[in-house]
Amino acid sequence: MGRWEPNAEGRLAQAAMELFSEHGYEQTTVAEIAERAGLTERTFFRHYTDKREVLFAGSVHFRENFVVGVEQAPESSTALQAVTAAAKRAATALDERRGREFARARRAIIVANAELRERELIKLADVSVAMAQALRARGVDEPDASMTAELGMAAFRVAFDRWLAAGERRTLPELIDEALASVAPVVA
Amino acid sequence: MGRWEPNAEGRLAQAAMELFSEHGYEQTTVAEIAERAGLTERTFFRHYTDKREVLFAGSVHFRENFVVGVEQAPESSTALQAVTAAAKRAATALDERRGREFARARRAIIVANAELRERELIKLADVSVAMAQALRARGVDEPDASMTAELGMAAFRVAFDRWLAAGERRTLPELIDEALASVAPVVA
DNA sequence: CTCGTTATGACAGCAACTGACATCACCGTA
DNA sequence: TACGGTGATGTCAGTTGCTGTCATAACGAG
Repeated sequence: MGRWEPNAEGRLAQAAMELFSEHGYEQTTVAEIAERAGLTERTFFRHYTDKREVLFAGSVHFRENFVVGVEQAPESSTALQAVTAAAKRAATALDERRGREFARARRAIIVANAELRERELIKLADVSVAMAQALRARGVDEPDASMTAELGMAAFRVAFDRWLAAGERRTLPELIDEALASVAPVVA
Repeated sequence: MGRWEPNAEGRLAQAAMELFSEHGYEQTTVAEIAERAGLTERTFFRHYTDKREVLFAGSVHFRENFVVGVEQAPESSTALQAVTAAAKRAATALDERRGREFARARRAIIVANAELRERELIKLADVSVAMAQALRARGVDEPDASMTAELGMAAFRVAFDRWLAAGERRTLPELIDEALASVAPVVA
């Protein structure tokens, strides 16, 4: 079938996760990742634009879940209901795809490094921008669209952090509800 | 007075702003910035931890305005009122310190480059974390503290973008009010 | 004037990233 | 079956951000 060993991208991503977990992000060199994957440094940069990106391979899929979630919300839904449904859709997909333990391992790598935290923030900001656009397509005006999207992403961030905390048993959608529920009395 | 030419940091920051505006961020080399400031590349990295940081010199002062704003809000204020007051305090300080035109020039540099956008996002996230802590010190529980802080920062971001849009005449505090006002009906 | 402190310079070096070109494995086709 | 095309990979040289180390210059205190 394959000409060379198949799934070069996946091998690189797995090698990176392993090495980052073992020795930390900064202590791991791109050449080492490529070597473990049986490839060269140059080939790494053909699959990932930079060293950080190897940890964010699923971000496009992640964002699309939010966008589709907003788009597919019933016509009668309010903006916040649509964003909430979108966040839960993405949350469920995240859990089903790799699970809580994988998310925890990946999270440990990211929070330990400022560059990676920056990359994660811009990915989430991209999601917010995309959701705001989807809301405007539903007829929501600015600044409501942006504020609602930001509110949804904030809830997702807060819920996600709690979801990965030690001993937390609740599901991610439940925690999203909790985060959003705490906003109503605050604003009132 | 000064041993060498005074205010090396300020000279570096100004040289950087000029060069970034003239040729763009990526096309400008740290050696070029240092040369224009009459210093060497090595000295640049003694004053700024990396090339990006030269555009974020005032970020500590910026964050402290938010924190102090929350801390000094009247005892009777709600969490959201405290955060709103903090955002307006920071907004006013920002305007008085360098003005809208400077903010526009700096913004143009940042939005043109992904690395700089990432840096800006983590600075704002730091502010949110600091505000959440200030709120907890006021007795606000989680996840309310984090959500309220995030809400305030979202309002600031949205308002800030509008503030710098061409032809916008309203003040930044006014735009913050507008952004926050748009949330209440959404949540209700 | 001397000594200690502090900011800077000079230099070597690593690692991230890029461009240019060669090479290799496969596939379709004559 | 030989041939040529195509896409993924390898090789190599080069730039730049960033760091460690040591030397040097400017100032203040005594």
